[in-house]
Amino acid sequence: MSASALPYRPHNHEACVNQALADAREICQRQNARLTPTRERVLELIWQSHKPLGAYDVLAQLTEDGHNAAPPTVYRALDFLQQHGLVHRIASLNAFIGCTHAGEHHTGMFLICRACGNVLEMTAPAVSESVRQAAGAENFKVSDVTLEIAGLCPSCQLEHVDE
Amino acid sequence: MSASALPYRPHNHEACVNQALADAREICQRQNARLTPTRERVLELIWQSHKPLGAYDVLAQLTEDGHNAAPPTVYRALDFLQQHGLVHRIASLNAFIGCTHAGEHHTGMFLICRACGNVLEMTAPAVSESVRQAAGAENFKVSDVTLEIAGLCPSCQLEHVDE
DNA sequence: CCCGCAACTGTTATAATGTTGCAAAACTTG
DNA sequence: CAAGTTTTGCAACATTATAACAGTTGCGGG
Repeated sequence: MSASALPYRPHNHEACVNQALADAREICQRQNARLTPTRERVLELIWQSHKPLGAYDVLAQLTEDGHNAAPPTVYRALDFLQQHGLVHRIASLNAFIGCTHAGEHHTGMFLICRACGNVLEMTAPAVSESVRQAAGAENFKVSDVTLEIAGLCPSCQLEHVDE
Repeated sequence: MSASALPYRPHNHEACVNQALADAREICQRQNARLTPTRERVLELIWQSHKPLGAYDVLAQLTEDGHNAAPPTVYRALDFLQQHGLVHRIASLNAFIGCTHAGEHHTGMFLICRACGNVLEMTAPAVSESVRQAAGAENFKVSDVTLEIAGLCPSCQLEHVDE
């Protein structure tokens, strides 16, 4: 791979969002799940940057929309989106980010830049495999893997030579 | 390895705790860090089971002791203990657990049993290495890895055949 | 068509987790 | 012991998440 990953360079992000929304609609249809206006709007908000968004940030945006929303509205939408693999929760940040591999079976791994806040989701079969093996060595039956890596993204390394 | 790991079988846990406290005292001395009574007591409480303890659980225990403590007392003690590698925070649980590799340089990986709540910390060089490689492929500079695996421990698999 | 069920939403209140800021006390060092 | 640093006590507050219950909507079967 020579080009840097998406979050780290300029791109037409509106197109990303639209693609994600279109994908989401299709996935929900296939799964007989209802992507209601609120849910779709929350997904759109989450997708609007490559930085994860807190539940209360989403709430604030909804309020700006004129939507008279309370926390449960947001959490319920987020639960739904998570369940259908459309967003991920980043446990170390208490925040949510759009899934860039929606539809595909995957084990996410997140590269979280401490300087710019961008998060890159990547799948790494080799990692998943070694995790599976290590857990297996303890006869542990894996059901969910939380793998979040904090550090500096390529762009920010240039500016933060001292860290 | 044939015997199962410590948390999964009966053992004299008081001895574990005492060992951990002794180690902690030595580590702090070496680092010129002050393991004050409150800090030591918090460490002891955290160590008293193989299940992670929430900050407010610790607070409640301190209160039972007769210690007139407020949240900052606990969080400050926990910060100190984390900084000196004596406890770990489990992000996916908002809870803390005693470090079983204090003193050694290590990247922790946690096996969290959803049935019994026990957590086993393990070091897995192969995992760390594959994570490092995957991140490196994106030119990402790793500083902290959060790796938490939820599932079923060996003992609990026997009872939860249906999951 | 409309009844009834299930899924979704609104609303209020509250729980759980974590932080800020400041003043007092304890320890450390010269 | 005096000055400075670290630690603690304390009150208030900020953030994140859930509970409980009532109302509403969409949808399939009589």
